Amino acid sequence: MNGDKSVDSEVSAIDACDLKMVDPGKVAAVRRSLPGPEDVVELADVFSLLGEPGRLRLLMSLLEGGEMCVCDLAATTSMSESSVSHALRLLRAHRIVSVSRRGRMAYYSLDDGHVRMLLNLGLTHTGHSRTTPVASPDTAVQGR
Amino acid sequence: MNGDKSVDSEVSAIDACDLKMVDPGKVAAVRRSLPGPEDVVELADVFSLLGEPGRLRLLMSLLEGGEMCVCDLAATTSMSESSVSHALRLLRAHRIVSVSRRGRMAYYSLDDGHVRMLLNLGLTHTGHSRTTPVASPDTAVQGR
DNA sequence: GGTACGTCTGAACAACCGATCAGATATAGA
DNA sequence: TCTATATCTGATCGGTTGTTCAGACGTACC
Repeated sequence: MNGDKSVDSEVSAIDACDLKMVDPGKVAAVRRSLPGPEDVVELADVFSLLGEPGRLRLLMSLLEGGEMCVCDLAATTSMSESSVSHALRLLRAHRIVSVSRRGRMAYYSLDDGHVRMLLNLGLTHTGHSRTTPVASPDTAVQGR
Repeated sequence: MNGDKSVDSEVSAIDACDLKMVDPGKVAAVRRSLPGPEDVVELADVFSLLGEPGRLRLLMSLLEGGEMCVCDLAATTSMSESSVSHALRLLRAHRIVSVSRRGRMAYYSLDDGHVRMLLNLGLTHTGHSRTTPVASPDTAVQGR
């Protein structure tokens, strides 16, 4: 809409449209401090992945159970096995969970330390400060 | 937390449909450890709110800038003022940001310590480990 | 080989969500 | 008062996303 250009290119060339600023200096400083667009999108992707109740229950189950197969995850989270499989594929694509196949079973587990921390932090937010996992010490593996 | 078990029967009430489980005991245990549905949804809402690039840039700007008005936030994040206003309304509804109006300006700032921690944790995830805010003396933990 | 089982996949549909536009509200200043 | 500014709001639209259904794949066991 605004066709003017001719900006003091220092700050940026992308948002020349926005001329109304109260504190240009602060805007420039904060702007410089933000991560690049790709990084922001990538981080938003992670948060977004944790932002759906089904996937979140799935991940919290893995945080608690350590390593679980698809059918047990479905039973635990009250989701259909198909939904679980679709969700796990997404999470796997983003390296948030990893799979280990044994026979015809597929065992999933958390595969990202940062996500684990985000989940724990989130749980403390809801008052659920659980510290001891059901099956494994903390990283999960193990078998029973 | 309670020591005994003896309850294998009431696990099923809701999901009697899912009969295929490999490890019913673990399923029941993990299931018990999960937060209630409302808590899960509430937590998912928070993650979801952080899961959109625009809102995330907005929040990271506030994390960095401390307190900013709508027009400066729009300039900083390269969003339209309308989009910023809509986004801030959502964030305000969830008590993630708070507003303080002075004259015809509206100054927003982060209003949730947990979210602040999630943002910082997320930034370290992208390699951006920034610690000192641009303008505000107090930022890390505090209420206002 | 053939069957049963666990998991994975693609397509289709409905619900949700963010961006935009146009206009409303509210305050400051003349 | 009237005007300009800063922010907020409702409605609409196009793209995204989760769920379901149906079937495919691969493995274990007879």
